[in-house]
Amino acid sequence: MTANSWQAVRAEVLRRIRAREWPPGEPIPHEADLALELGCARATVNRALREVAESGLIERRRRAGSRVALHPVRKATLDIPVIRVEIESRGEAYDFSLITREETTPPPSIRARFKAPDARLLHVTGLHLADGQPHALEDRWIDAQAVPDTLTTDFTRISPNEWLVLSVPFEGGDIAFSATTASATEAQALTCPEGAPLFVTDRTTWRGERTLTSVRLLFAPGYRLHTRL
Amino acid sequence: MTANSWQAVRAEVLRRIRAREWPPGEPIPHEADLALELGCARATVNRALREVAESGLIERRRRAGSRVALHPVRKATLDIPVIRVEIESRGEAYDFSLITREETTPPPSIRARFKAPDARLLHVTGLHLADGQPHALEDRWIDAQAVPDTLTTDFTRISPNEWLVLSVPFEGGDIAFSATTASATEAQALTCPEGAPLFVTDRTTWRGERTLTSVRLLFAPGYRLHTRL
DNA sequence: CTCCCAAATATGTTCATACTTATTACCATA
DNA sequence: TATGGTAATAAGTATGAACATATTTGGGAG
Repeated sequence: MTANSWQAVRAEVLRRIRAREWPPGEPIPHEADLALELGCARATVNRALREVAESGLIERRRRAGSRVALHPVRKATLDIPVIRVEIESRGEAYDFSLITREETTPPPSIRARFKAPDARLLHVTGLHLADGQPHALEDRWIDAQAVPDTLTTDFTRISPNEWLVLSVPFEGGDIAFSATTASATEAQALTCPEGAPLFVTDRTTWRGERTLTSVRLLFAPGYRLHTRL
Repeated sequence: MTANSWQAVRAEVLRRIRAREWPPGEPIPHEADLALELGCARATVNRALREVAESGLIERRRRAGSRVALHPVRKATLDIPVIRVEIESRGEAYDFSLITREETTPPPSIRARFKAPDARLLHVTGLHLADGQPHALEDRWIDAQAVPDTLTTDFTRISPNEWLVLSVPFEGGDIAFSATTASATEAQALTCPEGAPLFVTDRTTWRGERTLTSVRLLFAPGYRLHTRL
C-alpha cells in the first residue's frame, strides 16, 4: 500500500467519487490517462478500477469507458459456512439430532425443484443445536440417484448439511431468505412459542442439469444474518 | 476463453477440485508449476487462483502455498439496490408515501448506534409501494449534523432511501437480516394481519467515525431476498 | 534441548508491451 | 433519410521479468 499500489489507486478513485470530483453518472478518465496521472502502469489502474466496479460504484464498458454509477447497486458478500463451523466458531458446542429419515413421494412444490422426474428422493429432517439449545431446523430432500451413498449414509453421525458439503461437489445453487411463523410442530422442535417469527433460508444446489438437494432451514427466534458493506 | 485464458485455467482448477483429483485439505501445485503445465504465464494462473480463492474453494498463504479448503465457506453476493430501482426493474410502478417526520429524542437502542452523543437525529417513517400495494415500511434515523440538508429536504418528493444514496457518500455499513411479526400499527400500514411474519433488514451506514443513518425496513409478507452461488 | 535469526520459497504485486474484443462513431451507399 | 459496413477506441487479457512480503524451515547460539 505504499505509493502506487492498486490499493492506493482504488483509494484515490473512491475519494474522488465521494468528494463528487467525479459526480454520479459522469464518465471518469480513461485507464491510460489515470495511469499517466498517478504514475503507475495501466495494469495497476485496471486492477483498481475492476475492484471498484465489482463493488458497484462504477460501471465499465469497452470502448465506452467507465462512469460513476447513477444508482449504485451495493454488493454485500454473505459468508455461508457449514452450520457446525458457524456454531463452533462462536465457541459453542455443536450437536445434531436426526428427527426423520424416509424415502417418500415429495409434495409437488418440492418435486418442481428437481427437474428429473425419475428422481428418487430421500427426505431428512433434523435439529442443529448450539450448547444444547435449538439453533436451526433442517428439512432436506436429496436426489439419491444424483448423490452417491445417500441411502447408506448414517445421518445420526453427521448432519446432511455437513455430509453434502464434504462429499458432493456442486456447481451452483439458489438461495432465498424469507420470514415465516412457527407451526405447532416447528415450535415444539425449536422450543419456542407457536407463531414466533422465524428466519428462513431455502437453498437448492445443482450440478449440470441435475438438482442435487433442496433444503429449508428454520432458525430459532432471534437469529440474525449479518454482513458488512 | 479460448485456450489459455484465466477463465480456462479457473475452469480446469474447479474441475480438478470437483473430480477430487485435488482432495479437500490437500495442497495444490504451485503457481509456477501450473503455469508450466497449462502453458500460460504465472500471472494468468495467479489471476485464476485468486478468483477461486475469493469464492472460498481454496485457501492461499504466502510461502505455504494453496490448498483446497476443508470446509468451504461459500460466498454469496447480495445485490442491494435502491428500493425504487428494485421495484421498477420488475416492471411495477413505484410510489413512496411519507408517514411521519420529526426531530426527536431517540430511544436508547437507536442512540447507541450513533456514537456521537451530540447528534441531532431526524426520525422519518414512510411506506414504499409497488403497483399501489405496500412493499416495505421504512423506519429511519438520520444524523442531521453529519448529513447536510437533512432538515430542509422534502421527503414527500423523494424517499429518504433514495435521497441518501444519491446525495450522501458513505464509506461502510452493517446489514443484518432477521424475522419479526407485524405489530398492530405495522399490520395496518402494510395491510396484513397482525402477527404476520415479516422479513426485516437493519442497516447502519457510516463515514469516518460518524454514523450517518440507521434504518429498519419491514417487508410485506411474502418478500424473499434471492441470490445465487 | 530450546529459542531465535537467517535463508529459502510461494504467493503478491508492479511494470512495459502487445494483442484481443466489444462498442461506438462515422461515412458511404441505397 | 435510413442502413449497413468499417475504422477507431477503450477496456480486457496475456506475458515475462523483476521485486516485495509473509511464512516456514533449518541451523546456530545459548
